[in-house]
Amino acid sequence: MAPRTRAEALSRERIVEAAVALLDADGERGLTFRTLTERLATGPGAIYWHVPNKGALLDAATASVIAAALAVDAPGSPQDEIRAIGLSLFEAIERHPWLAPQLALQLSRSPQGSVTPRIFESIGQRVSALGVPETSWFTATSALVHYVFGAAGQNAANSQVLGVDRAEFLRTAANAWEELDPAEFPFLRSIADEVREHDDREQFLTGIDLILAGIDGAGGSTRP
Amino acid sequence: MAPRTRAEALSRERIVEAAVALLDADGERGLTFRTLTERLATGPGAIYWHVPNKGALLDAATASVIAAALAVDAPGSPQDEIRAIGLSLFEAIERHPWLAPQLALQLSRSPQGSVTPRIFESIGQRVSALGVPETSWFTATSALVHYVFGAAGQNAANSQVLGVDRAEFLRTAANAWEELDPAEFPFLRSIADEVREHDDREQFLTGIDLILAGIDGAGGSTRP
DNA sequence: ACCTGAACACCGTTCAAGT
DNA sequence: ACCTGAACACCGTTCAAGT
Repeated sequence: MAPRTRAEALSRERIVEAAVALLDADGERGLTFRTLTERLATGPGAIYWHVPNKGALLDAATASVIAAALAVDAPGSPQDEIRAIGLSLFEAIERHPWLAPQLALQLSRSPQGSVTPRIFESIGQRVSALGVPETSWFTATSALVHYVFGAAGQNAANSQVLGVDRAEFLRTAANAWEELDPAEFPFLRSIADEVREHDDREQFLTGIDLILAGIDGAGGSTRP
Repeated sequence: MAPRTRAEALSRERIVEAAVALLDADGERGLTFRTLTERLATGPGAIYWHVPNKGALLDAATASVIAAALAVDAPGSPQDEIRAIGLSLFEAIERHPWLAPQLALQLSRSPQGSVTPRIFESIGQRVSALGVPETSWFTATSALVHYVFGAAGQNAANSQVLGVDRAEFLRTAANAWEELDPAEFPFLRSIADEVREHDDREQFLTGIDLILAGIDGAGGSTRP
């Protein structure tokens, strides 16, 4: 066995692990170099030896969680696999709500970083297996990926708020929408009932199916 | 005319306006209370009298820009209006790239704030006019809104990077994708050519059409 | 090579004091 | 009612010094 110099040698891995734990516990504001050094029983200089800066640390934490979420394999039809991957990402964002804005940041930073390419690759492989023309692959994959991030981010909201469970949160939101000015917000008022009673996961998968239907229908033909 | 006490009286409006200008110039890191007080020739206390904190200021800046973007009216079929609203939001995010993560934050904060409800209402009204069953309204609207945010955020990336125009950026990205390991990233490699030559706006609208086709096709029927 | 910890520049926010 | 500006607590980052 390797000699253990102290309690546990510092490593990039251990730092990222601690960062994820802090983010899970208190969101993005829970991760500071003070909380991190305290948790790892070290000083800031030690962390900077392994990680160039805080942004890179956040990227690494995101990559670590997303890589785990993408490591599902439920073999089946391309459609089934897209649903499975989507749901896995959905649940990852549910468990780690700080991912939502973080993923938006990564998306808006081009193909740099490893997270966005991997997600596109994973969904895109299944899209290309759907049998639609190659010219629609990128658009179709984009639609799916953006839907997953957006819908998951929206549902992750307040899922972790202290003492408020999802059902009560939805009831509160629906009630608020019903109080809105009917002249200005007729649509939100009309869907309040549905929002109050819907199931997150089921609703999410229905959205995936809707986009899959669009890919199927609009993929080959040019629209009128 | 009203008496002008000094150069120009401070107001919430003027503060938000200055905040947008700073965000446009240097992104989110360009907006600090120092740069803001300097630009407005005042002290931090004066700003705090009009605005409760920095988060609220960012929300107000977002609301101001989005409200302007939603104030398009190009009357036509529901489909046409959805395309017009989507494109208007797309262009707003292109002009103000700091909006992308900001909108993700607002989405992930439930129906609080006025931005998300207004966007949902605007798109949702047109969705409900499409003639699909009411049970699919919320899902369909969500899919559209998330696609718009995600796709716009992705395209806003680096659109403002100094000295690099969009075409060159796409060329660089496509080249990078072609360098990827073919075993691990077959999909990204296969679409590199398409990415290199596509037109942002056209691609964006194609995605909207794809989702509209899905709404149309999957809206009424239950899937197999 | 890896870690320590004091120090620095900067940030959001507060508040007693002014008009 | 509205503004001033010094002060505070906190943050990311650096770096000379240790092992």
